[in-house]
Amino acid sequence: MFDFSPDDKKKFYEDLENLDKTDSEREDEGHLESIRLLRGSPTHLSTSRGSFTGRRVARTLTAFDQNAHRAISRESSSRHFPLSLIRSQSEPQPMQPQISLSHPREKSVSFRHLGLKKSASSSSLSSREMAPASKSIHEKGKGKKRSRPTQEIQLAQIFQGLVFFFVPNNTHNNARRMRIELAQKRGAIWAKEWSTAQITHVIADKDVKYAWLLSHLNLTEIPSNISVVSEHFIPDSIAAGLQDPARPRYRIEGQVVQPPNRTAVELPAESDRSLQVKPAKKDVSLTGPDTQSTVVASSIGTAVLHDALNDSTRASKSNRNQAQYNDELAQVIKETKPFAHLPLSDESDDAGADQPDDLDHEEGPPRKAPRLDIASEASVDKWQKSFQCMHKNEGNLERQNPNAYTIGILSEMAQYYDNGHDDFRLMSYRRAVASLQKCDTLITTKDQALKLGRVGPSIAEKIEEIVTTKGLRKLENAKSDPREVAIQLFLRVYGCGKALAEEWYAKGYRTLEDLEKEKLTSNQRIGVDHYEDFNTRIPRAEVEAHGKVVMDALEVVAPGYKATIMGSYRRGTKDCGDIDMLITKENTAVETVATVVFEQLVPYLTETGFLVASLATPHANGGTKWHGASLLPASSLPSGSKPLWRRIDFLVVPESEMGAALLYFTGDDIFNRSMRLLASKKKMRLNQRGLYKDVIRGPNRERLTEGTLVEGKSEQGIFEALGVPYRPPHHRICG
DNA sequence: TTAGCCGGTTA
DNA sequence: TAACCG
DNA sequence: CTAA
Ligand SMILES: O=c1ccn([C@H]2C[C@H](O)[C@@H](COP(=O)(O)OP(=O)(O)OP(=O)(O)O)O2)c(=O)[nH]1
Ligand SMILES: [Mg+2]
Repeated sequence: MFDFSPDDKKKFYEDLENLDKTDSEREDEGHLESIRLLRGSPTHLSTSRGSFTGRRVARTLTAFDQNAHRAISRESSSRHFPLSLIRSQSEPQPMQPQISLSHPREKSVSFRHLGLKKSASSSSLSSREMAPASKSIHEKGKGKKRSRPTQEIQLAQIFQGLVFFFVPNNTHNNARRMRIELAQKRGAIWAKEWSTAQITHVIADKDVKYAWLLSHLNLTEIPSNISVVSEHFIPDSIAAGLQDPARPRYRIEGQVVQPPNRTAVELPAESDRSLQVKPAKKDVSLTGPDTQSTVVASSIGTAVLHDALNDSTRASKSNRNQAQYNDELAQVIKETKPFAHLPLSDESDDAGADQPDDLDHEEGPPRKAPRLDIASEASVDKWQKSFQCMHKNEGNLERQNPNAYTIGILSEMAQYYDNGHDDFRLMSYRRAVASLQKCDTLITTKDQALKLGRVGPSIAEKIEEIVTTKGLRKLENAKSDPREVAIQLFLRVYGCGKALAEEWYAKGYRTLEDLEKEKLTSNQRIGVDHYEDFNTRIPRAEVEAHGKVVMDALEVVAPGYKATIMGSYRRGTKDCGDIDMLITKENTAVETVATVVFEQLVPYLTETGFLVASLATPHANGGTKWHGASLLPASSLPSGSKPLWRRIDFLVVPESEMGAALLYFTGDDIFNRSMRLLASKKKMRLNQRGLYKDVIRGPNRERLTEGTLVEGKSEQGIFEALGVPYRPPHHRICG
């Protein structure tokens, strides 16, 4: 009765084996010398408060400036589908949608071991080993640290061969994350990108409306071979066997009821064209009108065939199952989140938060025409004001800020959104903190906070909570959530981002030592080995010392070359995350400067013992940057103290691009993004090399033409050309 | 309801 | 190409 | 999370 492909079967047994092993047994190779993470000398991990900067905010989406984008014109007809899921037909397609029966299985399934994560968007099912799902997740107060692995693998693979797409398709919400993980554990594949060809089910959150879903997916219609179901589908199926997607219970709001016999093959003409071939998705046409009826297994394993439109017979029973399941899920959630209220990312928690979540839709309604001729100063002024870069962002660096405590807490809070959760929120927190920083009166109430600007209802409330209760519940929750703690830990290893951190967590890793079981990339290796060093901020004076070493070396190796310390140092912060150096020489081509720097300076400093690791070396034609690590000579320090490994970056710049490079390399990142967005609103483009005009952009603000250079040499010139009053470096602290 | 910088390197 | 970094 |  089971329909396993050979691959699946093989994997199943591999998983079985893995699950029985203990961690130590599983260790692939006898990584002999266990790397000592804690060095002899006591270094402190100073998560410096005042000048908080998170890890770099994640790329795609980030919050900041207001939208002047209403002004930008757009193609409303744009239709983009991520192609990443498209695969060649030759690859095995593990799909047997309609027929899978649930295994007969234990009544009481353990939900404890979540965390297996199939790499869904990667094409092959069998690709990755599954981790030992042997760690219990949260054992708040309960004695059992480790559950018995063997009994936990008896999960019926009821979703085997099914490909789920969730809406929203992320794990920001704990309940949804739970559903996704549960589904995966039972054989489902989580499609991270939309793919008409592969996805079998769309699982929508209960509050998602059908119309919103369509626009979210950029579809006019859901292909008939894909079932749209509400979130209940997952728990129900787990509790009572694979459910019929057509049940009214799984209908989402605003969904039209499909007639029982529809022609199966119609695919959305438009959307699929770009996706060319697809492995003719399990002949939907062959299954005919019965496509939507499905075999449903009762909880004792007896299969019953139900007519799609007639599920009344089963109603009461599945309700019971449903209830039972809900209990189980509720329990999981409770175990996972000891403080179920105020979870780190709960959609219902925060004001107007993320129903639509992130996710780049294409466009909604067609935009109004641009109307921004740069000439019309008056009108320009208005919308421009909303950009951060238009304002003085003085740090209030010196004197003690009355809001220091609040700032500290909020900054800490922001850390937890760093990469892991919402990049939007992270940016908002940073901006709010910056607002507080330049405020010199103590903020105690919501209303005061709201007046600051860049502080909205949500953070305002938190500020009030902080000053009145001296704490922030949400932060305490995060801190006491082992998942958050572990993810945060991993995110701080250089070379580990959100994806890997979650993968590691899912594999049961909780400490840096656990990572020794993993094959790390060379950069990650360094990141782990020098975890503490890299996460320790660098006092200004030490930054200068590193800078001096480089400058002195240049004197020797390449006289006439000039090095300048950039980044947070140039902004005047009292400590820095790394050392950023710009290297240039007058009247000299970049290629020349680059050659000298990368083939002479770097090797020289490496021999000296100053440069101790290289993390990224120029690769592209005209590569201009080098990332690595440096170490001050012990002789230069007070005796007894050991130098720390520091992150150091070189950027090679020709004279003609000095202005843009200064601008870029001075930051901060939020300021830069603000400037760049402003540029794009003016049909221009700003990068580390210059400001360009007449840039043509496509649908997603995607750049279609390079544009022509306006200014690159003078930093001030760029401000002028953009119509932004010049801001000295210390006024560019926006986050 | 919507959008949120831009580019280079690694594997 | 996706993930990561600045 | 924020501002438009
Ligand atoms: O996403 C980013 C990251 C960095 N930068 C620029 C601005 C930043 O100032 C400079 C150097 O980056 P770094 O990560 O060193 O930031 P920093 O401002 O120097 O702060 P830190 O003290 O953490 O080094 O690169 C951006 O434009 N966008
Ligand atoms: Mg820096």
